[in-house]
Amino acid sequence: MKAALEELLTASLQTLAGDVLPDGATTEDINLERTRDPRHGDFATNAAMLLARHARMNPRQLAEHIIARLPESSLVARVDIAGPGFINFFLAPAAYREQLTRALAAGEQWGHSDIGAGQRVQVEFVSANPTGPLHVGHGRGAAYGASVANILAATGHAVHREYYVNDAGRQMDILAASVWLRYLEHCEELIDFPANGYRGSYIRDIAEQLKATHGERFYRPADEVMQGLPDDEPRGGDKERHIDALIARSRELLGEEDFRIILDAALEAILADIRDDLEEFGVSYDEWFSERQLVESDAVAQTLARLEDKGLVYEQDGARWFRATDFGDDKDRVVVRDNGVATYFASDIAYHLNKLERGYQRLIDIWGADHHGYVPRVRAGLRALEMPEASLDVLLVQFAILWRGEEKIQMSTRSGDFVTLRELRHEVGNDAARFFYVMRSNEQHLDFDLELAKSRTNENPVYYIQYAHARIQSVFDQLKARGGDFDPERGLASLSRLDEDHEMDLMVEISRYPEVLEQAARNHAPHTLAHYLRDLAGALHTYYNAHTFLVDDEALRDARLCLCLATRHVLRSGLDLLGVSAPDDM
RNA sequence: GCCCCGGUAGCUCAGCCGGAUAGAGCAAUCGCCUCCUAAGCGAUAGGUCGCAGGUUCGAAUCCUGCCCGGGGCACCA
Repeated sequence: MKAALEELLTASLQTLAGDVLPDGATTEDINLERTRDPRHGDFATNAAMLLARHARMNPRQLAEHIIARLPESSLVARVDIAGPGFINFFLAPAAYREQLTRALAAGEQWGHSDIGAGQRVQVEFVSANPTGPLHVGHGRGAAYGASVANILAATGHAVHREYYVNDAGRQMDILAASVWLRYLEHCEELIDFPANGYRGSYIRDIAEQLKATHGERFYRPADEVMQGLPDDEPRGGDKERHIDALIARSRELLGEEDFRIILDAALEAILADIRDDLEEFGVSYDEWFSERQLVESDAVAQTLARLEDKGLVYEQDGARWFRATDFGDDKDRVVVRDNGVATYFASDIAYHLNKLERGYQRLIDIWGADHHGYVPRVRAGLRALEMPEASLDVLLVQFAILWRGEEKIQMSTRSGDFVTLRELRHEVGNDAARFFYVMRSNEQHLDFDLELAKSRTNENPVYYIQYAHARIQSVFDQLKARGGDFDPERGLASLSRLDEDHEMDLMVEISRYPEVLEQAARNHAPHTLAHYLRDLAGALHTYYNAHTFLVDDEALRDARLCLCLATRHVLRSGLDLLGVSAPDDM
């Protein structure tokens, strides 16, 4: 609908070019928008005000010319000039009826578009380290990323959803060591658990499982394990040095093979848990990309070699540093530590390079806001390798703060004392969780109130929208119960009977849906879709209360049911994109 | 100190690629179920858009400075 009006406007401006307007008059800032105030019509454009200077006439005068050259269209009932030079379009009611007809024909595809046709987009999100269960912060990234990906797919982009599994590197070694120590505890050995180890109870579970499968195979006396290690932090030592030494000792005592068995057992258990969790949350991936494979395929080494060849790496204090400052970063960054181990940053450059080599036009990384300092260095890496860094969008998700009514829930990842995503889902349900997570802009801190999310009251926006959907279903059920029969053909033929204000309002909302999806896709902003669905549900509830749908006049009744049906399609489609269910009854 | 996000109604937030009289939900007050689900609807009230400059025909929106809140500045991930 909007596109059709834009065509009219463009056509008019083209006939004016070289006549009233100079040939090269720029038109990029011209916009055509829905009006806020119905007295300004349905759509308005600022074209005359922006082009007035080029035309060397005042905006209202130019507006006259633009209107005079607008092609004839059945969509438009009237065009006015208002205020400082706005051109206001008043649409014909028939235009909205036509949109409704199209919406019904499209069903749940209504609103989908092909604006992203030909674009391959890779969306990487969550990518939490497989060192423990997902917590509520990851949940927001999951809900946001999944919704963004869904919306991009609905607007015609070829979307590839990917989870980057950090299954290589030091954190994995720490994980394996943590599990092993708990295993030894399970064998009745007394161990001072390292300050830097993973302390969560899930580590004990994995250790117990290991004992059940492998028995005493990995048993070593505690003295042998701990003897001669540098002091840990509680004893005044350095916790990093302590854990590194502990890892080395573990490898030595167990041998590479057994160490790897423990590491893999832990990795597989945790990864399986993460997959299940996300799957239950309605979040699925096309690919789980393994960092370990990236390392083992030599891609990291090759990437580093490319940087070395360009002379962008130097040695200092025993480490290898990438000249990130040459490419816009604040500091140079270590790519190989003094112990010879490549940093995660080195893998990350290789990973992004790999993504681009796979042929995506656009990469979207969704990260927690606490990683924002990481953005310049990844961009620096891409720029150094002469890759088009503009093709990378990093979308940051701010923290979610949990509340139970008035009480703020404190969390600390270090101590393993955090609320998991699974606990949250079980408490408030998947629908409320998905909706609450994306209800606010990703750039806003999110206050997530568990009490509110659980409440079955009018304070809870999720139920408000779902209820609108269930109500429509209930109307159709009611019709059937009364022995009536909905005839869509008759309804479509009678759309002109829909002349009540509430009906027009609802038709306007339905006609907006394609624009809402387009905007949500362009801005990576699922919250705009959430707000729209609330508005749409509101228009339905208002209409429902003002008029009876199941009237004796069958033509009018079926026309109204057509309107309800289209509304239901949009509600279902929109909720689906947000990963929220659309129940038939509540 | 430097970087990122935020500061809009009592509360939580939209609006921010400049547009017309700044919106919504909740909370508050007053109404609406013999009628398709009251998890609903209607009405009323509520604002120096953090502060100060600047750009513009026009600024909540863009620029600069400052104030307040949150986060980040590792040979951690």
